[in-house]
Amino acid sequence: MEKKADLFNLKPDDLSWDLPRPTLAAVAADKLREFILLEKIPPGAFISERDTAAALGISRTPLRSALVILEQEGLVDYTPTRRPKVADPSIKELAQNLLVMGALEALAGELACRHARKEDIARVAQLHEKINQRGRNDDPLAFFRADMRMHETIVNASGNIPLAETHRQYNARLWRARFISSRRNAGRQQTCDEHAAIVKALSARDPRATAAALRTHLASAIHNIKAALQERQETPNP
Amino acid sequence: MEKKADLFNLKPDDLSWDLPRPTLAAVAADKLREFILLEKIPPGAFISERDTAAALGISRTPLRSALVILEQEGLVDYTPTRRPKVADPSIKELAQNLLVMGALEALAGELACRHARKEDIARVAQLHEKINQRGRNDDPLAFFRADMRMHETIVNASGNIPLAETHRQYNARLWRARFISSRRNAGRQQTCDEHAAIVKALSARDPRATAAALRTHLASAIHNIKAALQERQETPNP
DNA sequence: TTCGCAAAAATGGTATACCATAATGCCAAA
DNA sequence: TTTGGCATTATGGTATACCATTTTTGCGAA
Repeated sequence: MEKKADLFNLKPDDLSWDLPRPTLAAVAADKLREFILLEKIPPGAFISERDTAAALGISRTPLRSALVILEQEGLVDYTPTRRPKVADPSIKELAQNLLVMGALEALAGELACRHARKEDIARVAQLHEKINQRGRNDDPLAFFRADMRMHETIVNASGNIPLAETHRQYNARLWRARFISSRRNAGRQQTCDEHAAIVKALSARDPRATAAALRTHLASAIHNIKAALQERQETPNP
Repeated sequence: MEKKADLFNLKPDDLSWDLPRPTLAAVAADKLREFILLEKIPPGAFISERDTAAALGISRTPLRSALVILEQEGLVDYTPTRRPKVADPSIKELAQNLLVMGALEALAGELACRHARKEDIARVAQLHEKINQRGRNDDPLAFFRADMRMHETIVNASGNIPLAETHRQYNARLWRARFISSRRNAGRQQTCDEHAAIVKALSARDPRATAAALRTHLASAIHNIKAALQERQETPNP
């Protein structure tokens, strides 16, 4: 079964791990998640169990588990006849997800004000500084990853584990859209300003202000994403 | 393999369905979820793949998929050596989950004020009335289910699909604890009063008041659950 | 009686075979 | 050329066999 072993241009080493090894399903889910987020597998594309398993060098059994995981995360959908495909959320669906994300981050901000250790808040401020410096720099992916990490750090600082986990799921669902939006490079200054407001409120441990700042930030995100995707829709393939 | 076919005292008919049949994994997940919520499988108990699959009359393959689903829902945990067991959240973990639930319901309330149709709000009010009448009635499960349905209706009225889905997951995680709390029958009057406040704010389509009422209601839930579980912890098996 | 350790049993992970059904392609008829 | 339907292919669902590890058991020595 060497049929499509080179699909996705995987080097064999990509699938080697050190002990204690996680299950192949978890590894496959990680790989597929990355492929989906980076659009190496395009939105809406069918995911053939046999071909994909072969491409990853595993059997269908762990691959199917990976698909179940990604379905729960909202990155994979099933047709009525149970054919798995990469999720392709509409702008409306993305907006709905972003509203939930906003509520989650607002709660995280409130909790962080009450429970976060000084170091956690310092780390958030530090990440903000780094992002600010990168403002001049034009590497979109690095800027974006730092942005994501700052949000993730705030949520983790809340000390609420299920909250962090749910936030991670929504992050995965929204990653691609947010990256597209971020790459547009529009509103980067606004992003930094809003981050500054968040850091200020968080440092003052003002729950209401922190929550408000995070909500504002997410509202901007919704706006920017809508603009970016509509722009993109009009220019399908550059 | 007739070894433990009578585990859980399942009649064979319990596992028959009409066309078009969902996957065995989904059916098994539904069954197991119910077993876990009703404590037919006690918290902390190991879930042997072979025995459980045999008990449900299916093979390990769909059973494993079901376990993956329930893991994502937070009803099943895995030991470091990957033995699946029924989750047994601590009071602290339950409180963390309830905080998230509160944020989700508050958001749902706000959105429902803006987007819900008249009929949706009427249905919430109607459910509230029914619950109020049952206040005299002493059937805890019926009272509880009606309570859950009212919350579910509010969330659905928000029109936000991912929000409803995430809320459903948190509901599953918290179901058992809330049922135990509800069964104690304490604070039932307070519950109805808080429901009344929610219905009033929702009927007035006042987002802030609705969100506040829902937050208050969830805060009461946290309080009651803590009391009920601590009480129960002191009296392990009556 | 208790502790340690080795043998035995049980468990989860993975690969694979087979089945029913859905998707696809092809050819004949209009 | 288009269309309808049949044959073929591809696909996902399920069951099962086998393996490496883990867990339990049980025996013997301290």
